[in-house]
Amino acid sequence: MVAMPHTPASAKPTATRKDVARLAGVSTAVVSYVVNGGPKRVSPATEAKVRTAIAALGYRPNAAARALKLGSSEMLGMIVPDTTNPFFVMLAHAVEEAAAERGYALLIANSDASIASERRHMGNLASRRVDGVFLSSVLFEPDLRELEAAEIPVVLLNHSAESPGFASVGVDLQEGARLAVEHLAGHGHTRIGLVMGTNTGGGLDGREVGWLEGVREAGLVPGPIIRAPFRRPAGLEVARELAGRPDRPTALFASSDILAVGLLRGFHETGIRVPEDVALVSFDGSPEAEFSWPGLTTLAQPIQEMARSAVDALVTGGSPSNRIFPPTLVRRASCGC
Amino acid sequence: MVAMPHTPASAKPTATRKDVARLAGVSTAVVSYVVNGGPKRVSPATEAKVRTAIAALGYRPNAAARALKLGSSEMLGMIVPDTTNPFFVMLAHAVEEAAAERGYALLIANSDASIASERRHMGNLASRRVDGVFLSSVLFEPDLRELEAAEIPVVLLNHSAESPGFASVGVDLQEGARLAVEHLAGHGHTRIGLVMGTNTGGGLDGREVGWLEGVREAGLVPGPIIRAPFRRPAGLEVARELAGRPDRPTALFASSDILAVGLLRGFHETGIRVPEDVALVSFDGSPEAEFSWPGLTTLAQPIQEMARSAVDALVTGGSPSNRIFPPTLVRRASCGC
DNA sequence: CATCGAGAGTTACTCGAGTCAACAGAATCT
DNA sequence: AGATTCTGTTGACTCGAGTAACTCTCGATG
Repeated sequence: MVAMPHTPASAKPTATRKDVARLAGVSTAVVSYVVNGGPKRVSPATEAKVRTAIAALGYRPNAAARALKLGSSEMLGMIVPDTTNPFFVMLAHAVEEAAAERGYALLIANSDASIASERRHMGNLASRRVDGVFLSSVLFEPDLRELEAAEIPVVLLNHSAESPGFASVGVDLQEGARLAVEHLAGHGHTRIGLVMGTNTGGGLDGREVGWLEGVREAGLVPGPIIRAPFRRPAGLEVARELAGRPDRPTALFASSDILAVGLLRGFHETGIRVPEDVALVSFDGSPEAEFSWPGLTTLAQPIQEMARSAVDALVTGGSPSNRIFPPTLVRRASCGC
Repeated sequence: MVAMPHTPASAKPTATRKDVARLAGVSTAVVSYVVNGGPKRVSPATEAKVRTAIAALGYRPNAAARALKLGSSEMLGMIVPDTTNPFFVMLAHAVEEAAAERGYALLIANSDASIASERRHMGNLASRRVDGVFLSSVLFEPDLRELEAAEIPVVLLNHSAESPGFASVGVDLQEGARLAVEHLAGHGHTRIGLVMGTNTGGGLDGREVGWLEGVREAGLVPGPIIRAPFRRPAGLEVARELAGRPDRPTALFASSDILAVGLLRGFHETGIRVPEDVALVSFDGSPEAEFSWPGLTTLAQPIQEMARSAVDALVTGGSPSNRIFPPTLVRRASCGC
């Protein structure tokens, strides 16, 4: 350590509004007015002086002071259950972008599908006075006492059930699953199974309902339902198990791309061909579905629109609404197309 | 909208320290002392009274006020260039965990590999007075004026070149690449190509140096170098192009898992078998490498350790150091093992 | 000419929490 | 007993920015 070439000796400890005011020869109030296009008008001449001073000092308003006075941190929080799942990563990214467009920063917290951790993060967000929280809970009926006590608006994101009293944004799981089964039945399959990701919270997943609906509509008898956690290795296990079954279904609907990725891997290992021996349709529309081999036919969620809608729901307030978006079928090779 | 079952009529607008003090019958100072294990001792009896009042009111200290007084937001910022790349997602997740252990929240911003966006985010983080920033820049010599002006410490994360004056944490790209080539040469390959992700910033990537070193050590002539952006579709393009070449190399080192995933997909399409026709080793150690078919032999980065080290570098301060971690070779099927 | 009003600036208070100087009372020492 | 230390508590000031309420100037209107 010889020197600090990047830190000049003149250690100016961050300029404040007062410094700007002094340098520009005006009061602190006008500085605020200039910075915020404030509630009062400022003459062009003084505005110019202030702007020059701001530039000269490299002044930036202190967000903490602003937040204290305004009672708004201009931050939103988001709790995601699983950063291992690319779907949630995409969702978080889309929300971050939509929030940034409205001038909000996003504080992302990972609950790792643990209820304790989810609650801890909610407390943290509450004390940071975020202006709203996007919650992708692992629970069906999340415990929102912390946030309610702090009067922080919440939108349940990726929550497709109607939750009275709360805003929510989700995708039409049931219709998506129905579409998937319809498509597989259209390829001539008669034994269509379901690989269902298990959610911690209990409650019936719409995909299960839609799958059953699709099977019934096609006049078939329901294939087996296999339950497994929402993770790649779980899909792999399922495939291995399925490989040993004599009465293996000829088609599967997987409730998530990552489950399908695991399945694919397992089928490759055991020499079962996709789609020839087993056809596959999954859910989410992540890049992994596109680049796997064979490419996965999947029900893509309109992530950008969902994110935008969720951000709107938070920043514009209004009465809590439940928005459900339709997924769209993306045809690739895994279904036999 | 009939009613708001979750919001009782008694809208208590978030309790402050003063409310707690009043209810407990003490001064506001003791409340602070209790909350922070403050600089002064408090008798057990009063502490109990305060604790009761805190619980009764659901009091939470206002983070904005705290930040204003302390000059520290207890937040760290992180700028990642590409949330499409699972490596950065894992890194961000690991950093978030390590930061949380130290009591810091993480503000994650996505620069989408754009310099303008990177700079905008740095300005934003500066005005939010984060206590430090992890920067995974797309640039070789990032422009840190904003952060320097605000006296915010930075650690260059995923930066393997020595940058005098800055703390940095990275992986030994060169040694990793050398290891990869050594391994491929050990399988008997003599024409070993390089698929190199292009970085916007210019400057020589250590993986290129290590690849060349490995080839030389094995007494071989260097195979072709193919450059492409760090994205899955780019890998796919490269594979298609390679498929048409008569002098195709028998082995490839790809500088990133996502490039290799694209390659794999392209080779499948064109009927080229991996590892029989082309052996493949890649870099990063993401889950996609594990679940692709065939599984990718890859140089796994010690992400947890890197994250921990980066957080330490920020919160403990000290003189800026350059920490380089060794990657480890994970053998799977794509190399021919 | 007196009065009003618009426009430009300034002063001073406020948000909620951290913490220091001051102080009261109890405990210890000489 | 008087002096000294220690313990527990409090009032008051501070951080930086937003803004209501006030002052001052100048021109227009009755």
